Amino acid sequence: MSELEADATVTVDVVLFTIRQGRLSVLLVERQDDPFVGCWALPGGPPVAAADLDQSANRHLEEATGAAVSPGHLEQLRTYGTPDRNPEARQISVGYLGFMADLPAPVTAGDRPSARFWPHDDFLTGDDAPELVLDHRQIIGDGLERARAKLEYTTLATTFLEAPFTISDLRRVYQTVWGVQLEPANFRRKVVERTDGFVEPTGESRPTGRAPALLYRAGPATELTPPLVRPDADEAS
Amino acid sequence: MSELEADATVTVDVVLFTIRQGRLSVLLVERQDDPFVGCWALPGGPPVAAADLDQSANRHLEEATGAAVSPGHLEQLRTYGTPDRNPEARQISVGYLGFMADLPAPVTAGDRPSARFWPHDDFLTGDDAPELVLDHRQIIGDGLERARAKLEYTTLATTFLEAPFTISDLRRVYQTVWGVQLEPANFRRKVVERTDGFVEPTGESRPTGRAPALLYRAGPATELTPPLVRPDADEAS
DNA sequence: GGAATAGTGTCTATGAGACATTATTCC
DNA sequence: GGAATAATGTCTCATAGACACTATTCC
Repeated sequence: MSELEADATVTVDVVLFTIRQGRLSVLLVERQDDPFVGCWALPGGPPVAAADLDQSANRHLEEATGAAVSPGHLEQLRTYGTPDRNPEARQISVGYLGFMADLPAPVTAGDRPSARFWPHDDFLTGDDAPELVLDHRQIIGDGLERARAKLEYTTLATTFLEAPFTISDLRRVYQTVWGVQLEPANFRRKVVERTDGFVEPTGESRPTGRAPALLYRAGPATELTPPLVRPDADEAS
Repeated sequence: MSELEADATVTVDVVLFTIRQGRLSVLLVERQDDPFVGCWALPGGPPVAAADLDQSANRHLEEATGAAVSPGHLEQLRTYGTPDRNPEARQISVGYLGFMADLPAPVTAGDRPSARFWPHDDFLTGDDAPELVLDHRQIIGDGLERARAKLEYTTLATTFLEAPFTISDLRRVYQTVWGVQLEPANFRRKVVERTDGFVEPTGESRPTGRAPALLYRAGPATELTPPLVRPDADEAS
């Protein structure tokens, strides 16, 4: 065989989604050094010695935010290795995808002013969209698509929420990630009655400004069979 | 951060499935050199310079079989990077998953006596199961699980067949990969009537020893909505 | 009372699964 | 004729989706 590259540089990069103020948002870090100064990038870095790739992804998240974030779910997304994705050297990036509940305070605290959650729509269409490093915009797009698909056939939507939560909270997670409106009545039935172990009632209820809502926590189920099918997007909020 | 490993060794390894004589089989290569002499391994090797990872996977398949195989489908599976998966050095493997139609002749031809398809059941339970290198048995297991899932919601089962094929041929692909029996009547209806573009009739039919069967080729559809749901495995053949 | 949200009830259309039936071929 | 397979017909049950309705709270 022709020319081989056994010693490419490897990095682990994380797409961490959360929902802030009703908007799907992704954690980015402003580059202070390297090339790309001032550009924004996914949190990440080389594999940590004696740690597997999942652990390395977690470590880089802690590193980037001063341990302010801890994902409720983290999975491998895919690996990016186009020869010219980094013009300087062959670089292979193992992408990760994470979900977490919204934080009470911004991540941008104290000694880490460079990490923040960006609403996802902003850097699709916005004018003040940050400039992203390498193919990180592509990776985020792939992460979003995976997230949307996973909500269909897993119970992972609950990892966007802190327990206890209401069925409406859970429905709003679906609506935000999918960008659609869902019928409250049918959604409730699907989640509560037709899918054992998706959520379990706490017995409490929460005043919501209108009618009080029953509270739930995540159940033991991990898969949704049959799945919760995503309607054709109508791009509602 | 503590210790980082920027220069891990990278390889691309391929799980290539086909169906031979009614059995799901995977392509393996006998190691002639290195450590692991005499062990069997997935075909693969380092990324090819100036080629992306998909192309590298294809190149290693050609290399291993003298261009005898060409997958009808090839996709990235996942990346393996546990620190101790290769005791000699940190090695990160990007796994690929491929499907192809059965070959008329064995792969083991001429100057490549070291590559062959192994029936999958053999190295799960068999006594003459080959010894596999590193975590390749795990990678094959992950590939099988992915393959089973993909048949549910994509049209990729046709990539196990040469056109034209009968609906029974297609059903046997599902039965072999899933390890279950399917109701012929309902399967036919699902494939032919309820999923536009899965298969399209050629107009011909083939004598099968019994009643003649209508012939089809793969259609333009790539996804199955709603999916073809896999029954609980009863481990039939 | 009016508006908004939580939760329940009910109807319809679709499709999966079970199984019967007919047609065709080889023995 | 008998066995095996291809293809079609028919019935039932589960459920997604649409929508009406009641209950509760804040204004």
